[in-house]
Amino acid sequence: MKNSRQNTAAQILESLTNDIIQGEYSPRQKLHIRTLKERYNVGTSPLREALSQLIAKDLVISENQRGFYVSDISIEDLTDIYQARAKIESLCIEMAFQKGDDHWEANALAASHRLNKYSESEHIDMEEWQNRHSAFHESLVAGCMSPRLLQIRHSLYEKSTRYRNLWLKENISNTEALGINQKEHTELLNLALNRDTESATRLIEDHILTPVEIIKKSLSQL
Amino acid sequence: MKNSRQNTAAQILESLTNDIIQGEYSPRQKLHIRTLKERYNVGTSPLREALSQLIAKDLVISENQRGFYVSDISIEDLTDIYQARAKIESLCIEMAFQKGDDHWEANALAASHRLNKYSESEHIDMEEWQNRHSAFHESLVAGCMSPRLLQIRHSLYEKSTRYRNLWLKENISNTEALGINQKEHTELLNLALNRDTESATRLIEDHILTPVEIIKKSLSQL
DNA sequence: CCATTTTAAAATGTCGACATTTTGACATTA
DNA sequence: TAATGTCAAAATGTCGACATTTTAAAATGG
Repeated sequence: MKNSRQNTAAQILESLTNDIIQGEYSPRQKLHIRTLKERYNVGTSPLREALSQLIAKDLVISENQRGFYVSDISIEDLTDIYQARAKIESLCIEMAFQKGDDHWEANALAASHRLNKYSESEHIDMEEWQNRHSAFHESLVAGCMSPRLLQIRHSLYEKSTRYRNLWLKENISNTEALGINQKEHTELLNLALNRDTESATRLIEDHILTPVEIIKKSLSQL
Repeated sequence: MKNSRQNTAAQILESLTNDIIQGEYSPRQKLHIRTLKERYNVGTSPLREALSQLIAKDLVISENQRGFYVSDISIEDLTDIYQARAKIESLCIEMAFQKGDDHWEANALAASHRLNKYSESEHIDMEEWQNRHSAFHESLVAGCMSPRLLQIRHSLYEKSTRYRNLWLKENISNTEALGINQKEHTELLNLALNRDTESATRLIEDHILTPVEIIKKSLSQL
């Protein structure tokens, strides 16, 4: 079995991105070249190329001749990211309400249904729930039809996910705290179908900003 | 004289970014490793690391075993970028109007003055004018106090600059077409000082979208 | 005993070489 | 002639080695 279709650098990039976002590495942790080479079984070049891309993504920083480090976190950055995310999501929704067609409505409806059904099921696997959850929100913003905005949104989402996971790691029990707002999702869908931009943008901004205070609290205890 | 303070990869990244944005390389042009190595007098590793970062910046794409290419352009992408840019700039302004303090006002005033004076001067060097022009807009959005939004804004600005330069290359004479809207700048400053969000956001969106049709036209003739 | 200097070990960034893949011209066949 | 197959030249992506710099511990001196 040879190189499936991606080159090594791309594969490492995926793994590394995931590992950083999932909190496998801590903020400010040094990423030793030698260690990473052994861990991912690769040579110097593809590894450094992957790290270079992570620098552009702001997940890694590098100091000349002093190597690579996982990007630091801070409460200021946390709030900045979530606020930016709220505004961007709000913007996407607003545009989606203008441009969204029948297919958009249908997809949103379907995604909402998948999320609702799973939320009511007996045993909830958190990963599956998160998949359906993000799928629902993606279906809504998809209507804005702007690749660049969606890309920006994704990038911010990744960064916020890192914060959320760092918090989850410290509070494994409180996972249901994020699920309390199930009503907001159906409400959001209705506002979408009725094209109530005003209410929807307000709702989505609040919806996104909800976890901030919780995460902020547990983050300040480090 | 040794490595000043940046490593080679970072230097190449700067040069390459600039060369692509300035239109030194055409869209879809192949970037041969060998050629680039000779041109920038570097080895394989730092060059590929720089290219990797450009991939993350969407200025370069790579296909496995087929090398690197300058990102393609299109009218769809042009409009998408400019529209996203208009919305983001508008958002930054809106937030700046809420959070901006005395220093923000003072800096905007100063930047406006520098731009105005130069616009009225006898001989206008286009590069200097663009410096003062972007400095003015930066002074306005700086008040939003959101590093992430400003970063997103910068990234979009870079991408739009590439389109504008590609257009400039074909229309060296029409440079003054961009300068006609001098009144809009002073108007924008006044709206800022009066915190007239409604008018300002509308104005800035139009201001940014103005060149789109012109660029679009000359772009469709390729 | 603390501060500075020395020194050895570890780590980084860069280079050239090599195996693998792609490309494009030429030959072959229907 | 068009389509397919062959093959050499070119290009890519990966690796290990090496020079340079950083790090941290030991040695030196006030």
